[in-house]
Amino acid sequence: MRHVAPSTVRRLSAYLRVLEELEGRGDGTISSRGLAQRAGTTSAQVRKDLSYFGSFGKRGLGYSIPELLLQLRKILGLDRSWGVAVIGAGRIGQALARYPKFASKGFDVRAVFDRDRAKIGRRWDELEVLDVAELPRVVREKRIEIVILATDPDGAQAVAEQAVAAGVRAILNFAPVKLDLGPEVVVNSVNMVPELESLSFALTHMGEAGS
Amino acid sequence: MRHVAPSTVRRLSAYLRVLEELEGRGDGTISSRGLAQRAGTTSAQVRKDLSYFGSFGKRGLGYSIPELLLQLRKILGLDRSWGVAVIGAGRIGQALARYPKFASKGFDVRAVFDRDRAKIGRRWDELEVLDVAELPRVVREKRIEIVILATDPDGAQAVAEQAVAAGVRAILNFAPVKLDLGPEVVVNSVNMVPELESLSFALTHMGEAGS
DNA sequence: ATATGTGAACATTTTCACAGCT
DNA sequence: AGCTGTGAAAATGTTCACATAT
Repeated sequence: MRHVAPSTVRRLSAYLRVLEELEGRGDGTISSRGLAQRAGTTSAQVRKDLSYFGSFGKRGLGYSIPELLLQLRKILGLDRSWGVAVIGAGRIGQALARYPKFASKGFDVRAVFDRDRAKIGRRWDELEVLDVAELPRVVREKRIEIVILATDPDGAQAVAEQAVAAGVRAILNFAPVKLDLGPEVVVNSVNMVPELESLSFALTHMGEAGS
Repeated sequence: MRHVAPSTVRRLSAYLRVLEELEGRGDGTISSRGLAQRAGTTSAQVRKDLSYFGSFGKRGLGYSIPELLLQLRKILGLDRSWGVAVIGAGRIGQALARYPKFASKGFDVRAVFDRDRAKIGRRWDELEVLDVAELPRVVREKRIEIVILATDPDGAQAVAEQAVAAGVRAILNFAPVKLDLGPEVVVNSVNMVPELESLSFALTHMGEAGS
């Protein structure tokens, strides 16, 4: 396994989703073409993506669904569960902390933090909103490996640094700032406003030669 | 203006954010290098991105901040406001409908819909949760141009088709499904689980030759 | 006959490097 | 001197096409 593009990893997630859905029915096998159609790509792309990690299919037949599920989970590191904390207990933080799909996919939200006294102590289902000052202790005790950052922009960089100092190596950032962290930390950012702005761009330039 | 890559559009948003922040202070001008550093890219990339749309800088000097702001807003279609509706009044829908940054960037959330009787009629600030059956009427009356989809996966495709039938041409999709819509509709999807899965992948393959 | 796995062709995107303006 | 704008080069990502296996 040499260099793998981020776009390949995103597609592996899509393949996994398709296979999970297919698993329910009796279909035991699927072709790269079938997978591609359901995932919104091409058969060549499916085969190339998988080829970075090994050969999982049978020529003339396709891929065994249970076998490929197993392999994809292993490749993506989903053959285990991950300790997750949400920082920021506003509306977005709350929605993410309680998003049921996370737990069911092995992302176990074990703590929520905020710096606002008014929010600290609130309980949502099993979770209690903790003071962000407790972050280092809780990260260690609850084995937090991934942080979902949903604070406002001004606090974000500092609290991200604290999380990293406590041992966190992966951050999913919803705060509208560019985080500056060492190369030992992986950061994925979800930016809502740019997302809408790219729709605005597309609407504005529709029918201008091309698509 | 010929072909523009999606990644270019995303970066234009980033440049816009940087310029908005710089506007507050007295800085009248910025170089491609300065912009690049704050936006997390390279000066050549900044110049190339802008060059698809015109020449906005002055050689030897850089770019006038107010002038480039104006131009970027025009390019992205942000020299106006957009009518937005949120479909799905769950926790994610609520967080998005009430996200203050949308309004301040010209994305005016004018309606929220749900199909659940228990949620219809609830009021959040100025917004009332409407029956999704009212979608066609409200899209027309309130001039909704962009829909933010935050429903559960099963309803998503059907309600997206209804929105398109009512005239919507742009969708920001938070529902975990691949939407199949005509080529006249732009769809941007935000997938939370794949986002975490790509972090899982990165953590799993850390220090395996190459960063 | 069917469908994978993959090197080679192709396409797209990023970076380089420098001519040209201030 | 300083910094933009841009063709050309390099790197990256996608698609083709076919040898190979069932």
